[in-house]
Amino acid sequence: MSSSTAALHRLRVGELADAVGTSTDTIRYYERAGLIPPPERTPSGYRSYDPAAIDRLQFIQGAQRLGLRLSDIADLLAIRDTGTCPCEPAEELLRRRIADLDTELARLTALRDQMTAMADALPSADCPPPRPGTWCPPSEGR
Amino acid sequence: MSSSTAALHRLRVGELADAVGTSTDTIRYYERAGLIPPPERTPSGYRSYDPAAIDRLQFIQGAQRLGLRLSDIADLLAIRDTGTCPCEPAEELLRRRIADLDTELARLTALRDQMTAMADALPSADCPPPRPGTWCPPSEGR
DNA sequence: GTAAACCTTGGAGCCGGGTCCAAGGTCAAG
DNA sequence: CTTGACCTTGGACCCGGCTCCAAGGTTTAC
Repeated sequence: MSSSTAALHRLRVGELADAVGTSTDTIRYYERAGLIPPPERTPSGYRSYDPAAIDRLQFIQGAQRLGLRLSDIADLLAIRDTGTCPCEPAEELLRRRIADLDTELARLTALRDQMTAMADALPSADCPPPRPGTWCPPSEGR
Repeated sequence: MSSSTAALHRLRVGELADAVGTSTDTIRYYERAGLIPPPERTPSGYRSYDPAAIDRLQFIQGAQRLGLRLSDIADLLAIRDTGTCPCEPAEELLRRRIADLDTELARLTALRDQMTAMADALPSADCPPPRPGTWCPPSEGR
């Protein structure tokens, strides 16, 4: 194993951004938000990332697609970084988020039904003269 | 018909807020946002609302519960206020929003499935040593 | 040697839908 | 007359997740 220059090649922030399809601004934002650790710097101050950062970012992106909030993801990463397997807390988080999702799904489904009923009723609803204060949707009451 | 003092009784902003279960701040916000017209003022400058404002606010609340954005609601109200029956544009809006909802529902359902699968897989997934860069969820790739 | 392309920083701005505040005016009850 | 509840204004602030900017330093390509 060659001693120094360990990794295949270190990435600058723009390369990292390109590698995962995001922007340098977003990466800096994640760093500020504590999602990724401050990377090493080149002598001139440039951020210099280990290629493993790609994994970390892809994990963040995956978790984001799963609907986790950045704060949740930060929690998971923090747990992982301590050396504890994050699976248990992750399951906790996931179960909670699934429950949230179910609530949301129920709400949206009800909404959809209502809106469809409304939209169907509209064309036939005989629209009274534009009397202020009256309107077609049977919004409140009966 | 009694000439003046027409309405049963005019409402002050706090009364209006109480009547529909919101805050005076929200009502002022709606006014700024163009959802409700600037009301008459008492000689001392207090807002003085026609009771019809209750209908308008309840309509706004109903439309909001239906998932319309304030800007959409403003459009509807603006159309209505010109004397044109808003049913057609309303149907347009509704159909569009329903399509949006369907998209969102599909997304969330897929998400739910994925998250459930993940959560179910977690407890059995044998967690490898806390090697940085690795993690349980089969997020990317296979 | 010089220009282009990269990097650095901190801070502001954006979306939506409000919420909160301070300083001051007004009104009704006792 | 005083107290307290209400009202006025405009502006700042909040959440989340970025995005954009300006002014300056560095590295790379020709």
